[in-house]
Amino acid sequence: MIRDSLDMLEQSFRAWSAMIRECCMGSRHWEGVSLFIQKARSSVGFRPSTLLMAAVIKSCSALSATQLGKALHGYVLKKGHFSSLSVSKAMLNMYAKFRALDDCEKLFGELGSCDTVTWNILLTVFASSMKFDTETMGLFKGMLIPEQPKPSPVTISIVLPVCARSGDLVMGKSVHSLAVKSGMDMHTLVGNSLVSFYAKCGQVTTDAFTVFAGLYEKDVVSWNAIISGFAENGLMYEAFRTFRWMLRESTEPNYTTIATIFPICASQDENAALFFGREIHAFVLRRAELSTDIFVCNALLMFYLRTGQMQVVETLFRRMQSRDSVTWNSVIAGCASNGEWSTALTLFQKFLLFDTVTPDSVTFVSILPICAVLKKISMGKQIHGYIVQRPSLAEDTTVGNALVNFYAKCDEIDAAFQAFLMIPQRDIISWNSMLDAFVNTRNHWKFLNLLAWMLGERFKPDGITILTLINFCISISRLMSVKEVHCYSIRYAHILGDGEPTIGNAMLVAYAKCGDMGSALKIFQSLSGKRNLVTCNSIIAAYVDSGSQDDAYKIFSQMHEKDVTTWNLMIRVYALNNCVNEALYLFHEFRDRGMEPDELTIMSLLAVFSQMVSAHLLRQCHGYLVRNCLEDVRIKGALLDVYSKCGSIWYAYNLFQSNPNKDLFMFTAMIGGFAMHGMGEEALEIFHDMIGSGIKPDHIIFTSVLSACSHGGLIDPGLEIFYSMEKLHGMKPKMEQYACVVDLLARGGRLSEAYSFVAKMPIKPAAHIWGTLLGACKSHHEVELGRVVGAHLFESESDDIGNYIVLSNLYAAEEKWDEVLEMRKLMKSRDFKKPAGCSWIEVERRESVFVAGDTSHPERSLIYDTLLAINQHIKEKLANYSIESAFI
DNA sequence: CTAGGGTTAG
Repeated sequence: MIRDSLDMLEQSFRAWSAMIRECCMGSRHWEGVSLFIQKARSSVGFRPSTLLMAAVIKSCSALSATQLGKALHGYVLKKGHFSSLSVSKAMLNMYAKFRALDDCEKLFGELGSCDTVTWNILLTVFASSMKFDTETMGLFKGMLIPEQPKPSPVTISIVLPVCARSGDLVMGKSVHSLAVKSGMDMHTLVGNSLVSFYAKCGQVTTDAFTVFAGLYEKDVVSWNAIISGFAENGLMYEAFRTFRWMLRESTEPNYTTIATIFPICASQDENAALFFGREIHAFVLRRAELSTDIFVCNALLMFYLRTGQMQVVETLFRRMQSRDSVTWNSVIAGCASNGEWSTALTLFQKFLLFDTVTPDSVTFVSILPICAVLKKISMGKQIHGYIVQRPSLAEDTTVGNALVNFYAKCDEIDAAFQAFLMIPQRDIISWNSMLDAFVNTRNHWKFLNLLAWMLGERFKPDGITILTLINFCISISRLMSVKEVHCYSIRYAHILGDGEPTIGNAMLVAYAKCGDMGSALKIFQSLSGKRNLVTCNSIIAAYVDSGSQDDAYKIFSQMHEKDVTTWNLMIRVYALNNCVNEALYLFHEFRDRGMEPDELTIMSLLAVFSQMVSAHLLRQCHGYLVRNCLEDVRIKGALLDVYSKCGSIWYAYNLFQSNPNKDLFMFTAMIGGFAMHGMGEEALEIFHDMIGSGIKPDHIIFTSVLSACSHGGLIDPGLEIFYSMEKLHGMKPKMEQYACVVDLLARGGRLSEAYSFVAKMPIKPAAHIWGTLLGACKSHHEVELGRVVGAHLFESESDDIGNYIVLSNLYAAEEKWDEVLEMRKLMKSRDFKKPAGCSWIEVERRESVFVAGDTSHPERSLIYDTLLAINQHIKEKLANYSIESAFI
C-alpha cells in the first residue's frame, strides 16, 4: 500500500519534471519556473534532478529574474544533492547575465574543481563590465598555471576583445603567440578574433590581413571581421573590394555582412552612397532570409536615414513585419539628425504605446536632447520620472549623462547637478558634460571645484575636457589660465597629437579673446598643415575683434573654401570700420555665389545700413526678411534700432507695437530709439510697461533708459530710475550707468551736483566721465569747474584729443588766452594733432568726400553756393520758430 | 563561453 503510494508519488514527480523541462527547453521560461516553484514549495519529497535544476536556472536567467535567481541559489544550497558541475555552471551563467560580479566570484571560489568552460564564463563576466580589463587579464594569466585547465579557442576569443579595447597591442600579441604555441592559431574562431583584434588596433592592412589570408577555413565571420576592420580604419575601397571578393568565393553574406557594409555606403559621397546602397538593397531583396531579417532591415533603415531619404525610410518602416527597439531608436535618432525633431517626438510617443517592445536606454539618450532643443521641459521631467522608476535605466551612465545635458540645456543647472550626482558609474562624458554646464552658466567656482574632484577621482582629462577648460578661460578672460591650459595640452599631446585642429582652433580663439594676438597668430602658424575652415574663420574673427580689417581680408582672400560664417565676419568688419561700400560689395558677391544669408549676415548688413543712414535700403532689407521668414526677435530688435537711427522713429515704433511677444532686446532697442530722438517721456512709459509685464531688466536697458532721460531733460525721473537699479532690482550699477547719470545732471545744468556725484562714485571714474563733465562745463560756461575737471582728466592720461580741444575752447570762449596757450603747449608736448573733420555723401552711386579746408572737389563752387543758400534759408526759418519746435 | 546593429559631451 505504502509502496504503491510512493510509486505513484515518484511517477507524479517524474511527470512534473518532464513537464517543467519541456517548458524550460521550449522557451516557455515563465511557465517552467512557475511550475517548478509550485512543486518545490508544496512537496517536501521533491528531489529535482541535476539536469532539471540546470534547465530551471537557465530559464530564470533568460527571464532576468534576479531575486528569483537568488532564491534558486538558496534552494540549491539547502538541498545540497547536486554534485555535477552543470548546476554550478548554470548558476554562474545566471549571475554572469545579471552582471553580479561579486556573486560570480564567490561561486567560482566555492567550486572545488572547474573546467575550461567555467573559467570562460567567469572571464566573460569580467570582460563584459568594461571596468575590469586589468582584472580580466589577471584572471586569464591565472589560467596559464600548469594545474589549471587549458585555455580553449573560446578563451582566446574572450580575452582578445579586452586587449583590443584597452589598445594593448603587446598583450594581444602575447595572446597570439600563446595560441600559436598551443596550435590554436589555425582555429577559425581564434583567427577571427585575431583579425578583429588587429583591425581594432589599427593594424588592418598588416597583421589582421596576414592572419585573415592565412586562415585555413574562412567562415562568414572571418569575412565580416576583415570587412568591418577595413571600414573602421577608413579604407572604404578595400572594404568594398573584399566584399566583392567574398561574393566571388561564394560565401553567402549574412545579416552582419549587410549591417557592416551599409554604413560604409552611407559614408561615401552622395552619388556613390546611393549607387552602392541601392545595389546592396537589391541584393538583399533577392534573398528572402535577408529581407525579412530585422538586423538587415534596421541596417537598410539606417542607410536611408543617413542619406536623408526620408520617404524611403517611411515606406520601409511601415512595411517592416516586426520592429525591435533598435528599429525605433534608429528612426527616432535619424529623424532628429535630419532636423525633424517633432516627428522624432511623435515617434517616441508612439513607441511608448507600442506594447511588445519597450524603450531602452538608447531611446532615452536619443529623446532627451530633442526635448532640450524643443524646450519641452515638462516632458523631459516626465521622462526623468519614468527613468527613476526603472533601475536598469536609472543606473545607466549614458542615460544619466543625457539627463545632465538635458537639464543644463534647459538652464536648470541645479537639476543638472542633481542628475550628475545620481549617476552611479560616472564616465568621462559625465564629467565633461557637467563641467561644460558650469562654464556656460558662469558658475566659475563650482567649475573649479568639480574639476578638482574629477582629478581627485583619477579621471584623465581628454580633448573635450581641454576644450571645456579653454571655454572656461575665455569666460573668465584670464590670459595666464589660457597659457596654463596650453602647456597642459602640449604635455598631453592634445594639440600636436591627432590630426584634428579643433583644440588648436579653440586655443587660438582663447588667446585672441584674452587680448594676446601674438600667441593667437603663433598658434595659427603652427597649425599650418592642418588648418580647416574653422581655423581660418577663427583667425579672421580675431582680426575682426581687434579691428584689423586688412589682415582679416588677407586671410579671407586666400581661403579657397568659405562658409556663411566667413562672409559674415568679413561683412561685419567692414561695417564696424565704416567701410559701407566694401561691405555692400561683399554682400553682393556673396549673393552672386548663390549663398543664403543667415541671421548674422543680416545683423552685419543692418549695421551697414545704420552707418549709411539709408532708410531706403533698410526697407528693402526689411522686405527681404519678411519674404524669407528671417525674423527672429533679435533681428527685429536690430531692425527697429536701425529704423530709429535712420530717423524713422515712427516706423520703428510701429514695428515695436506690432510684435506681440516683445523681449528685453526689443524694449532696449525701442528705448534706445526714443533716447536718440529726445523722446524721454515715451521711453519712460514703455520702460515702466516692461517692468510691469515682468521682464527682468539688465544693465544695458538701464543705460538706454538713462540716456533717454538725459536727452529728454528728465533729470529727476532719471535719478529715480538710477537709484531703483539697486533698490528694486538688486543690480549694482556699472561705469556706463554712472556715466549716464553724470551726463543727465551735467546736461541739465546741475554741474556741482554732477561733480559731487562723480567724487562719491564707489568705483574709479573712467576718463570719459570726466570728459562728459568737461563738455558740460563748456556749454554752461563754468570755467572754474572746468579747470578742476580738466586736471582730473589729464591726470588719468586720457589720449582723447577731444578733451584738450573742449577745454581749450572753454578758455577761449571766456577769453582766457593764457590758459588757451597753455593747453596748446600741452597738446603739442603730448604730440596730439586734431584730425581734420570729414564728411561724405553718395549721389547716384558716386561718393563725394569733403575734408575741412579741402577745395579740390570739381563742383566746389556750386556746392558751396548751395550750402550758403541753405544756411541762409535755415536762418530765416529759425527766426520764426523756437529751437525746440524745430525738433518736434 | 564565440562576430554583429541603435545613443550622450565639442
